[in-house]
Amino acid sequence: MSNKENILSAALELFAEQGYDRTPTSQIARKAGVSEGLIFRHFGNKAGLLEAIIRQGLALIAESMQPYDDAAITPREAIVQHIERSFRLMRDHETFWRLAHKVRFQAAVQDVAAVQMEQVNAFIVTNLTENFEKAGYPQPQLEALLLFALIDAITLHYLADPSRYPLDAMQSLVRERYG
Amino acid sequence: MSNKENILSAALELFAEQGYDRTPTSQIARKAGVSEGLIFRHFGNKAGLLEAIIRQGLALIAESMQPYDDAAITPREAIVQHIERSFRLMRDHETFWRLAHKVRFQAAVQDVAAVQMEQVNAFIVTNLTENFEKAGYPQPQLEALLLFALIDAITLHYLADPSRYPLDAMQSLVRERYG
DNA sequence: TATTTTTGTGAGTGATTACTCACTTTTATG
DNA sequence: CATAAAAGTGAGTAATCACTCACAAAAATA
Repeated sequence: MSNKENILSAALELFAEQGYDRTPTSQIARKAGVSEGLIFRHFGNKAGLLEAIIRQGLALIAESMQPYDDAAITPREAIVQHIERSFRLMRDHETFWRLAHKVRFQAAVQDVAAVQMEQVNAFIVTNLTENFEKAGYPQPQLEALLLFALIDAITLHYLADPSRYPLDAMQSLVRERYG
Repeated sequence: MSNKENILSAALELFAEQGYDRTPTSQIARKAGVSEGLIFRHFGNKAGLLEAIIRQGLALIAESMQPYDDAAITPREAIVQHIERSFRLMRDHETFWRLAHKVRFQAAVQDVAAVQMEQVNAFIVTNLTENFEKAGYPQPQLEALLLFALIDAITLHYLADPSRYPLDAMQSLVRERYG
């Protein structure tokens, strides 16, 4: 791993644990095993570092959320597919989600990263809307928002206390409701 | 309004807008029209001020969430009642919710306020579980968690962009689903 | 009225922290 | 090999900010 990558992963963990504002760049540098100056050489400023992390995470999500252009899949299957994928992402990228949710309401991110986040969300909702429509739901747009909100909230509550939250059971329940 | 109240309401607004970490006590004092020292005289430290605000907000919520001990109401009605009340709270205390969600993931609140928040949540979920059970749902605990999460997320998404979010329509949709 | 308690002030302080910069080392390139 | 470019360092800096404290005014109490 390059120093740049070391910085990114150290910052991801620290931001996720402590929050952006409560994590000094000095601590990131220490954890990454580099000098503090290097952070600014690579990312310009602290916000730039955060942006790079979010960009990286969003790319992962966007990738794993690509819809099949396979016409063989039914809209209902596509919806269930989306649910399964969401829960998988939740489990596989816990640290990133923790960071994302921590940072979500902070003014600091009113930059490119926030815009990108919005775009990914809009893309997902649009996709869901289409599928709900094809599946014959009377209010596909609202249904899409509802499911999106539901998954979002489950992520939130799961992250708040991963060891005690009944994630598997919730996944089944949601799957059944839309399957 | 006393100076103490002035401080509380100024801080509520500023914390909700800018976040706790990004709001200097000097700014709160200026907005409240008092000296900075007075904040510390009344609340000990900045965290104490936050705690007082949250305590205040939670009292409001807890009050408005008191269950009827009226046995005349059916469990299904009680659930719908809860939904209606939640949406009402959302609209009536937008600023507090914005603060609460901003602060939710910050380590700073690992104090009495966080514990109280947990208690209110647990109380709500327990109540819902009971009603889902009486209403004959096979997995009342999970159903309660699901509805709780759903409302939580709708609040979140509504707060993110109040003017564009279809809150009324969502309320209807949720009400219908459980009515 | 005299005295104690509460409320209020604001200049000052020490600690923290994001960022700079002059410089060195390493890597790439002609 | 020579030179340029990129990567890396760490001491230093200016700004911010939570909090203190000596003191004053107001309010409560006796």
